[in-house]
Amino acid sequence: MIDTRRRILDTAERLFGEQGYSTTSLRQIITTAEVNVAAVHYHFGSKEDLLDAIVLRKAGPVTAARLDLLDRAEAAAAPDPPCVDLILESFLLPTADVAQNNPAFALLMGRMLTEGMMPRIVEKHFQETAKRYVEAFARALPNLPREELLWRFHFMIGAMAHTICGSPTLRQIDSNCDFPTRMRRLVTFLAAAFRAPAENQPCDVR
Amino acid sequence: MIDTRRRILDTAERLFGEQGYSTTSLRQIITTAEVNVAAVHYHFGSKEDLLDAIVLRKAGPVTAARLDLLDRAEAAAAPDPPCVDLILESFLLPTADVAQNNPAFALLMGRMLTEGMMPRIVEKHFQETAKRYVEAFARALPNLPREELLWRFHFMIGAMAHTICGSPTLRQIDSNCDFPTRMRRLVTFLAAAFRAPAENQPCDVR
DNA sequence: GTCTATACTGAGATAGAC
DNA sequence: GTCTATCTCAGTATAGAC
Repeated sequence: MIDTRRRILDTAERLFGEQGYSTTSLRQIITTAEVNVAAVHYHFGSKEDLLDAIVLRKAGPVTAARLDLLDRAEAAAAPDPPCVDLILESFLLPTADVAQNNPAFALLMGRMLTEGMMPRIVEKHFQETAKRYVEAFARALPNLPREELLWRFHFMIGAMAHTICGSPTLRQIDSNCDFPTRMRRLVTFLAAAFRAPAENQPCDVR
Repeated sequence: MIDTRRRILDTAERLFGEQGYSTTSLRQIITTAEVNVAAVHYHFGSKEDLLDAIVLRKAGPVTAARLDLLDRAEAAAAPDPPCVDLILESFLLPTADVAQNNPAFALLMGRMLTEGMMPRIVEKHFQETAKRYVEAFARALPNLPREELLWRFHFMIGAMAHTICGSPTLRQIDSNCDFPTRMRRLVTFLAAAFRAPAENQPCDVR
């Protein structure tokens, strides 16, 4: 079949998201997708490279959407830097969009950001964007020491990843679990956090 | 040998932390610990139950330290509730202690909080403590809607877990990577975040 | 260029001898 | 309690059919 490759990608994306990467076997994928065992190795090389291809297919649009929103925010605020709320929105909302339309993949992406197992892939796809955002935050928060800013960026990634994943700590939360709403809550939360003065540091208003 | 069980526990704790849970095979553990393959199944039942036992051994003291610090903070502030900074410290510092003394186990714990694979274990050991803390935060932030509070608690867990894990996003951060310092930065960050007014909500001063 | 069949190694798990 | 042998299933590699 001509669409073997795509069928493997679609099936694996769904199963990885639903069950996790290590829990899902290639044999389950190829059975569900109705292809042969060797097909996945022919098309992708290995299980890890299959995951890589899945991420690649979706990460591109997300990154593009992020940078586009960031560009607009910067253009609108010029010559001043945009405020942290807008920077945060441009970073978080594209993720919420993908998550809303494709919950299984959202789970997978959230896990990848935290599962220490595949830093190679994460690094490849997110490191450049991360640098661009660190610069944007630095301009919006000029009084914040560089090191403090990098840590805060790191805290943000953790909160975002965990929010995408769902998780057991919030079984009690009954309503409003759609991703855009979550992300709006997260923006409010993180904006205040980023604006907090560093310890023994003057307050910073943007 | 009488200490077979302990040798398995120690070895597995170290290897799981260093390499991750799924990456580490039982065979590697039993080779390193110099015990037989079947010993782990005899003493623990399965690989997952072994992980469970490892967590159990360390989670108890951490939980105890947390609740002790929280009790003290509440007693000192009575009849008022303690401020969010102190609540956050009581939650985060015991984790930093363990992480500082046993980095490998810290990695493991951080991963467990995020790897969707073992929610059963996480839930068992952390759910009760979580409820206690949600109540403490609720008293410190009486104007915050319940649902918003639960989400913020969730964001906090994500930031904490990711901070314990290390991660690729902060290769650039060169100094001050010890856990207590990280956690103090995190307390500042999260305190401001928790105190942020909910959207269309009056500000809240504690 | 694609796909199939099949074999290889190593994983976790289990039954039963001692 | 401990160890050996063995089972099933995982990911991977390759030879060859179409």
